[in-house]
Amino acid sequence: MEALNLPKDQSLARIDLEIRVVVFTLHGSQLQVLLSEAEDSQTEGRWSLPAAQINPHSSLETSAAECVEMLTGLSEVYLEQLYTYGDPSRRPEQRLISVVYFALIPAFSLAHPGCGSGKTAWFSIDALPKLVMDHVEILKYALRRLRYKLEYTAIGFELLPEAFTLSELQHTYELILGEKLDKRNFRRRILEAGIIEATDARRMGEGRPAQLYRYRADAVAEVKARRLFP
Amino acid sequence: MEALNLPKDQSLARIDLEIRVVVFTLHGSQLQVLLSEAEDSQTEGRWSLPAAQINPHSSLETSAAECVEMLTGLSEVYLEQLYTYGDPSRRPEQRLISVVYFALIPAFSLAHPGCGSGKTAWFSIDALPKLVMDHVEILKYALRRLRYKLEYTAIGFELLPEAFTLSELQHTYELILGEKLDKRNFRRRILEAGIIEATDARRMGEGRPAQLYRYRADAVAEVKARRLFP
DNA sequence: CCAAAAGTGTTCTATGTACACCCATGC
DNA sequence: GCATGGGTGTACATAGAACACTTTTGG
Repeated sequence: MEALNLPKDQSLARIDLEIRVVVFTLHGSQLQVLLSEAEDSQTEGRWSLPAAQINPHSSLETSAAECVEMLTGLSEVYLEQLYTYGDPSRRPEQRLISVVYFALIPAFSLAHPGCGSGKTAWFSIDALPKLVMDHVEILKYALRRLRYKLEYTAIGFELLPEAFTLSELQHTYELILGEKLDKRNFRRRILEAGIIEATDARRMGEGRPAQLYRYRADAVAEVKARRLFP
Repeated sequence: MEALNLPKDQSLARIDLEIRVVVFTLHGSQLQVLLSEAEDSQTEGRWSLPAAQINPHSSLETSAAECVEMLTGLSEVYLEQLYTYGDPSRRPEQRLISVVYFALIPAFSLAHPGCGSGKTAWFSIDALPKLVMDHVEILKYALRRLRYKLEYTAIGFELLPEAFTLSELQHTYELILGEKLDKRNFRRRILEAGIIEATDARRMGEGRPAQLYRYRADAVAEVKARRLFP
């Protein structure tokens, strides 16, 4: 390739490339994120977004998916590329390029967090520990993307188990969007959209049992984007 | 960093990193893209998205901006990161990671295309030449992003000169969205949005002279996104 | 029978859409 | 004076927002 990646004989003779993942889930009516404890002495006590091994035979996305599976035990989760961070100021000694992916896993599936090297743990996004480098900014950006996509895609279902009640779905939306929604309007619109269907089960609990629904994978959720300009 | 970027002693001992730019503009009522002619013997006759030099002291975005400036003579153009491509299948011998940026330059400013190494030229997006590797896919993705963003941001103005008529603006939208828009509705809504203001100049030409407008940088264009679900 | 959550319709308002004619200039 | 593109308003249809009570279960 004619595009030389680096000035061949200069101080910055190497570029480090890594993959990081931002994994969100719902738990205890809070949005949580998975973090790894930093191991090296310099950053001790700080936490970081988990890093994926770059598998030489897989795409970057697949490497990220393998990492999420290792960390959570779940495959087939929602995963998309978030952004690539490469500012020299993030680590002046040696340039570090981080390709960051963003994953959602269903609530109530908080399986073995950890297994890879080092400790990992879930944190509520409004009680984050100290993070290394620019990982807070990355996390905030991921959160913005989540909120944003929730409004115009069917991404919300990725945070719920296969069967869920309409109240659970509504609470998910309220939690992430940070605002209360009208119950009747919510139900009418989501049912009219035809993207969920009732199962024959009900969720028992306090009060009247609730109908359980499932997401219809065959449903093409039309994004009727209201244009900024016509 | 604990995140090892590469398996240290393996066949794939190196990763090539490059920056590519997709530069769009309007010209002759067509959307055009800037391409470089491939130089090496293997890909002779094929074209590629222009590659930026990675400046060791600048961020990736700044390196991309410098590339656009070198190619077009324009600084301060609209620029955003598009996507990072890193699939091993794009170049099996040696992994190539391409961080791709996406730029818009105003119509009628088709200054010196070229100056860097090799020829560059503008192509209408519906008369593209043969492109190398996966550059067609990248280009198509950039186009999708352009169309999409046009609907919910004020990005359309980046493709127009500082002063423009309402008809020019409307034609830009029609061209990129690929559909006709109603003149009266278009004008009413864009004026009510308050994001443009009349200048005291008029564009003369055939027919009645047209009022010239400019984009109001201070205008906060509210994206009243119609949610998929309430 | 009481507490707790589920479930259900209607009215009003705002927004989007469809549509046809007169106006100012250059040639 | 005519050809060319610029400029203007209204009526109808659709979508969104606000709002309160009844139902079903467990304890």
